[in-house]
Amino acid sequence: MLKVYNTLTRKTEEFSTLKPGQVSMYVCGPTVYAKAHIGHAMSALVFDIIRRYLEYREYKVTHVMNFTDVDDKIIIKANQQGIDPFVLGEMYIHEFEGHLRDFNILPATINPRATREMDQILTMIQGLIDMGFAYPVDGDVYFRVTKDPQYGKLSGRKLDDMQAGSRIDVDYRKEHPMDFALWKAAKPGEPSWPSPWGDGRPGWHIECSAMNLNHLGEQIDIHGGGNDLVFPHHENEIAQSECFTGKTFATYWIHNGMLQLSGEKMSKSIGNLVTIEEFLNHHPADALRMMVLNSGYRSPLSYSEDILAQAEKAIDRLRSALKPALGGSTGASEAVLKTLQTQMHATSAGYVESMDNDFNSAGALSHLFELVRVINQTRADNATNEQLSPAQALLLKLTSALGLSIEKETVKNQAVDGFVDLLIEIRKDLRANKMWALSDKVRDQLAGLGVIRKDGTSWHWE
RNA sequence: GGCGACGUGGCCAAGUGGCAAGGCAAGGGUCUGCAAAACCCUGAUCAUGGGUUCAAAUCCCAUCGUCGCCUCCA
Repeated sequence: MLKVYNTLTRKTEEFSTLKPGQVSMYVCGPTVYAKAHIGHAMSALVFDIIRRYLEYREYKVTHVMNFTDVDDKIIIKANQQGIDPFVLGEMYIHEFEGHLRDFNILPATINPRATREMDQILTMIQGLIDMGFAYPVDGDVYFRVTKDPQYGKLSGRKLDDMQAGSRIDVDYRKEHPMDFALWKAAKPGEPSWPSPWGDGRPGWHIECSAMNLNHLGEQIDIHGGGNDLVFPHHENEIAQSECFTGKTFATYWIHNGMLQLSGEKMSKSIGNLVTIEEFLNHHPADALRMMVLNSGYRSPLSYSEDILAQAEKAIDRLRSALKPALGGSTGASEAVLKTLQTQMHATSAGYVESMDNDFNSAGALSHLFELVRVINQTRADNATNEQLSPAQALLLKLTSALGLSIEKETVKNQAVDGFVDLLIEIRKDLRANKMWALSDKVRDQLAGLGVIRKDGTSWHWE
């Protein structure tokens, strides 16, 4: 029984879909005005892990992730660089999609963009005005928060509380300080679309409501994103969508914790960020995935070189179980094989039990490491490759369900491999003849070239 | 000021009422020509102080500390 923590109710609930066996999941993607940082990668990884597990549980998942490709920051940045804002957005979208591939993140079923949903956006705004949930002012259109009795239900805020604490410049054209823009009138030189209220562009929140309606329907199973989006973005999405349709919008609201660098949220505005590009230049993509897997997705995750190094070591540990049988193995005893069998069952069951508990990937990993240990014990007890392979296959299946790739790296160069094999063969002969100095020289220099020997004879690239 | 999350061995971290998973690091051992790998062994009264209970890391209250949101943010 899969259970999911729901931000809306602040409780872990049994997971039940609108349509049996199918999951509709919408995740807020980035606003494309700058290079993405590893906080964005973390969020994408979290929802990739969730999606993969839903698919492991044999749900058919329709996964939608949007790109916000029109917004103040994009326009400002494009103007600074003297290029078309759409070209700028396109560039960053292209780059981000490449990063997703690098991180082995499954592509979303649909990647809608704000600029391609204008009809639906205009229809929704008009509908909200007609029903009294919104009002136009000088070419802008605002949502009337006081008209929605449920407003604040996701973030647990009351309008009165927020009013008291708010000292930000109030736009006096708005009826209530918390009213938010559905449509913004265009300033000269800005990209705009025609509308009944004059040329303009959509507010930040309405695009997601419109894209949901357009691609997933009035009601969806899961809506996700970083927990910094809970208010105002998701709160406003709920208000718009539910006032428009009169139906519950998303059943489960799932939010990931923030990635932190030196004790603070990694963010574009603070400037304490590591871009995905920089990260990938120095680390394997799986290291970040391992960091994410090894902690609760709702907790803040602190990023440091040290923690990253631990994650890389942990992946090596998983890989160690895939090593082949020891040379000359004659077969493990019945008792040893029985233990391996037992562990395989325990791991399969423990894996599902952990992941069923709000995607507890850290717990699931612990079961994988237990399997690793028993596989390695079995190997040390003389098991043959045939005896090891079912357990290794299980390990591979479960790690790949988490999106990790622990299989040997694809061969870089077939021809070079032959020479490495030859050198290792020669080293074996040198050792047989106790020519230690030469054999150590071969070993050390191979290591210097990036060849890691797994044991006496097998090897792989660094 | 308001709302919320969190504080578990040197580090990362699971567990949320019944003798505290797992990974990294460290120390000891097996194996080995040495080394590496692998295997075995070693470690926590769960921020602090009260309370509820036969029983609490786990529930309640208080205190301290860290972080997020309240303005664009994954």
